[in-house]
Amino acid sequence: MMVESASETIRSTPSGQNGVSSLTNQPDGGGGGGGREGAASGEANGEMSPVELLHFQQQQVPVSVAMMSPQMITPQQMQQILSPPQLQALLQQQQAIMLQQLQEYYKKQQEQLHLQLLTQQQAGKQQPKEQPLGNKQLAFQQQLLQMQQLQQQHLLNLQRQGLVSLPPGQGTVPLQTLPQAVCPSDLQQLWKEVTAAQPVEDSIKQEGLDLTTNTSNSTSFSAAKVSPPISHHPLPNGQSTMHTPRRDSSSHEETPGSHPLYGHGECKWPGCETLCEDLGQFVKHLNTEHALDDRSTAQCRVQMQVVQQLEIQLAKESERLQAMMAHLHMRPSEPKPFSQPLNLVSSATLSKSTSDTFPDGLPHPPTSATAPITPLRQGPSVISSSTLHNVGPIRRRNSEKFCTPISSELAQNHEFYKNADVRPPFTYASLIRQAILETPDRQLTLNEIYNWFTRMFAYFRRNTATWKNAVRHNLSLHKCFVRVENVKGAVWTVDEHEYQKRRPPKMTGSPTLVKNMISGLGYGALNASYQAALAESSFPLLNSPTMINTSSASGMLHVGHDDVSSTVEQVNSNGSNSPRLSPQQYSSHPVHVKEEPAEAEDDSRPVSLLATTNQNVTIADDRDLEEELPVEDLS
DNA sequence: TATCACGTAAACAAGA
DNA sequence: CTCTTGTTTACGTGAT
Repeated sequence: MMVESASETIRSTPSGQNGVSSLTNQPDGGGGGGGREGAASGEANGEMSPVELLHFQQQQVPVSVAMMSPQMITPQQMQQILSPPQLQALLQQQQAIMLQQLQEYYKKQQEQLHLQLLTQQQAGKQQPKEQPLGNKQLAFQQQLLQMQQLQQQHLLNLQRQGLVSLPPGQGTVPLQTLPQAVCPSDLQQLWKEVTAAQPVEDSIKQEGLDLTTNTSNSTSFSAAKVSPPISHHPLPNGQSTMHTPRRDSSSHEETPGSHPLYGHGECKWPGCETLCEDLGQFVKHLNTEHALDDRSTAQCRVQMQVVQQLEIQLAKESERLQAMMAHLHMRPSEPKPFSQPLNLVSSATLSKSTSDTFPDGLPHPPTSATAPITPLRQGPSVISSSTLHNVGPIRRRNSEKFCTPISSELAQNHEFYKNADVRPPFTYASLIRQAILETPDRQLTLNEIYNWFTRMFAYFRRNTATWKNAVRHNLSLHKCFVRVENVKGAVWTVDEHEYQKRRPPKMTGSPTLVKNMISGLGYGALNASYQAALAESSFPLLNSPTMINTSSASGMLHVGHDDVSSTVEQVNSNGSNSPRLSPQQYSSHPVHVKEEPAEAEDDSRPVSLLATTNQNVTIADDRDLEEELPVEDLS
């Protein structure tokens, strides 16, 4: 829809191999904010149908692309201009800003909802009966809550995927600024106000709720719309009151004459927090410090990429949201054993993660779009928030410890990893295993593994000598990788048993998680979970056709699996692929080695990838990619 | 502090 | 001889 704008403009500039270890790790700050317990507990649907809600959703997101510059600077150049920490901080700031814009978009939606609400209410007031009106209002409230929860999940998903995660140590953007929907108490008050049709706004206005201004007068849109929720002075106990973020954002000094890059007395140019007394000083600062130079252009470049990623993500999530709402609309009268409880479960997870995981005590997302699907999964938010920031050496223990399903994580972020020069938060071993297991025959040559890496991750399109060496090293080192001789050479397979043995025995997840793990290890029946995971993943690059036979609808309803292991075991036990071979059989039995690489469908991908998204290719990578293409059709 | 898992680097060998 | 593939060792780092 709107995602095709910038990709073709991204071109790479050849650059030497950078020091791979120069990148630094960012602390897992755990992006946060915005988490809100959904308290929807009603059952009836109101006059405003989900279709109408969808109508509101179909509006374009006002993601600003104003910073896009025709001058193109490659990420390599950017990295030369900016040090990795700078770059990372810059990215994070950009992402926060983009999230803010998304939040504004949602806020606008909410405002429209409330306007609609008011209209409905006014119409209802003319009706003589009060009781139906109450039902309507309840239904409206229900709709609002659902919508807000969905929006929240969307935003949390972005956050979970690291697009907006902000280590608290960065101190650039406090967590409170992250999306904060209207809390139920606010809604209650709003509804009280609407029902009474009396201006009880004073008390609310003191709270600075946007809802109040929206319901009282729509002319206050502009101020609220421009208001940057970014606060540089996070309250220490932001989680104690749900009003805090709202109050914070609405009390900001946004005047019609303000500048989008100016707020809170600070310059909001990425990476710049220069204090400016007033707008004039800021403009002066802007013209002097952020003039058209390499650095500014590079930062615009980063912004472009951020926008692009967010647009892609937003498009996906919007689609998902609409599908979800459409689905809910199909069965409005049912008690909704899945929709409502899902939110509740998700909320429970949220509160748990809030209290258990995050030291800042702020509401944090339990998970992302997968939250309703895998509500019991713990830790993905942590993992994913660290995902983007693990630019340096892989700290894959995160993923291992929290049992992140690499397949689903990869599925949800594969577009990102494919395009962004970000190191995936998985170990080489897990990546290799994933590559092998994705193939129908569960076997790959070394070169095919290389190709998978370069195809799936922009990060592995450079420093080829380093990571290829690491791949070989891992293949040789880990017993879980079994080399099988073939007529045409050797292929590598995965000894799943060994891989599981290699896993750390201690599970930090929930009991359910551990149980699923155990049952998965014991070849238990986790078909539903597995299929749910696959459906959730909707991994387009799963080139194993036998793996994709799932019902996406069922995926919405199942409690997700928690580990790749169960996935793999299910693949094996499903028997849909072939008679299940134990890992030992794989290694000792004459493996049915594929005669021709089942990469016919892969051939197009690297090409398209090169044509559209590969912007991080270096000279060495060009060589690799050149050799990649012929290799795939001759080997 | 010790241990483990992992990433990185490098030496080396075998084969194409 | 060069390159790829594969093995092995060493070392540093972060987590437990």
